[in-house]
Amino acid sequence: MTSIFTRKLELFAPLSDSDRKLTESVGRNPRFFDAGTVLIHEGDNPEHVWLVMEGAAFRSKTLEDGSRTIFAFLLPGDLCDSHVFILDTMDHTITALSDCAVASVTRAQMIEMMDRPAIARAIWFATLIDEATLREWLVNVGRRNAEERAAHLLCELHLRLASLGLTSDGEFEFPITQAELADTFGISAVHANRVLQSLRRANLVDIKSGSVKIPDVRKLREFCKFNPNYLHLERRSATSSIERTHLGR
Amino acid sequence: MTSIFTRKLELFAPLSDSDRKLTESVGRNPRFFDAGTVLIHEGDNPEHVWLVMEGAAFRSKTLEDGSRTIFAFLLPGDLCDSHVFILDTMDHTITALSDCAVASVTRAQMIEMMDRPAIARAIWFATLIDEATLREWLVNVGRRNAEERAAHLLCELHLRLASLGLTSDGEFEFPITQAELADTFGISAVHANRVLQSLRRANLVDIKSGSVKIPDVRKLREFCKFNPNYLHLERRSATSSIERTHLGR
DNA sequence: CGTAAAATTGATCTGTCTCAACGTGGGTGG
DNA sequence: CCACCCACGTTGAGACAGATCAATTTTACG
Repeated sequence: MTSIFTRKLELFAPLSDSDRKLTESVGRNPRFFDAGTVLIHEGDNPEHVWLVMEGAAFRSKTLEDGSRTIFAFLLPGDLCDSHVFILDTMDHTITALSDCAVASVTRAQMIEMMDRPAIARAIWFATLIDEATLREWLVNVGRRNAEERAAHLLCELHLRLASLGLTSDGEFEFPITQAELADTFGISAVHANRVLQSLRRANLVDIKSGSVKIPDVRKLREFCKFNPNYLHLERRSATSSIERTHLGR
Repeated sequence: MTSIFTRKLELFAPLSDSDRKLTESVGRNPRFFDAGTVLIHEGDNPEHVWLVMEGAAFRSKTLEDGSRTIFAFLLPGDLCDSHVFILDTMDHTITALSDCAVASVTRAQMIEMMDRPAIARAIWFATLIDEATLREWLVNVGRRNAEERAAHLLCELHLRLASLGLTSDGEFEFPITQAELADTFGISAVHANRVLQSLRRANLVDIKSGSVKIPDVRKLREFCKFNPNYLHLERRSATSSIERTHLGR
């Protein structure tokens, strides 16, 4: 029985038994938060790092005029800011997307992990993928139309969750609001609604009541020209015994 | 006489004399490339890291339909991919924006630098800022109109270059094409042209023949609600003796 | 059951795109 | 040293994706 955190790290580097003992201990005794709870606020200087164990969270920034941009989803196994200790303050906010279980990792634990080459390597790998994802999102918002953006995000989430064993075929739990999707795609909530309807009509994806259904993953990927390179995940996937983890509430 | 690389690192951490000796040696004997030369191509697995010493480069990705997205500018002192050794392949392309001088840093040199706490800290700091910049660009493209995007980018470049002593008041060299700006803002080249005209008419900025003039930096920042937090640069700046470095050709 | 949040619909307006043409300046070869 | 050329910038007109505003319906939860 391995935790989702260990499982995620093992996608990127093989861990020794003693490595694994450490990564297992880190995720124990999470705290539980309701959807919408702010985990870290812009301007904070947190004394620990959050680790998502169940559910999901997102990074965002809100402008003076009230418009919000979401620029990352944090899924089970994701560290919120592995290196926040280097910068002085958070420049964005992290909020619980769903009800979720989040472990707090102390500075000492982070240092202990970074002292082990395999764990450190896996954490860096994950960090680099986060950055690559950010670049891909910029392409998404800058150069794809709203329907392709939506399709692309869902392809990405599907692949990320599948690599952790959190999908069954083209289906996965992801309790997200249309307004939140709009802030992810850089469009209005009304338009997000119409876009989702259009994708549903084309039988490409169906999002309802917190779960996403993709009837034909290959077709959806073709539709938005999804190239999974940037996730550096394709041939990997969780093969270890799967501890059921929820994204819903 | 300190090199631009040393100067940039010293924005983030004080270096000892022996640290400085190392960072100075790394930037010596750069190679020279013409504007438009591809430094690293998507799919490559480079055996070294580029370090920009003079001029500028940019990261980009081109989609199947030919549309391109630029998601970072690499200025003097910037390492192109400090940690490319961890990932297997490049997921984007780096191209010379102007004629430029670029030093190649070997894996061994990178390891030597990362073994020194102060240098390592400064490099991580710079990397984190790059990531924060990416997030801000996502806000830019997703939630600001084209004029604000342009203004915001110019505020950012101005601050980054000023921190290195590469501006004189509101003026700096930056040889960029309107088509390249368009690919940075996620708009068409035609619209980029009209946007720049409008900013010029409003006396906010003037870009011409490779140099940018900002008559009133405060006014431009106000116009696009520029909040420099994310660059973690505000109170720092190059105070050491300034070795003239060119961005133009 | 009642209520608030979320989803849906319709109508109108606007920023930005596309296409197509034309101007301009600096570098190159004859 | 001039003429040409080509990349870059500029302009105009028409089309369209997506925004905005304003209801209305549906869903989830106390």
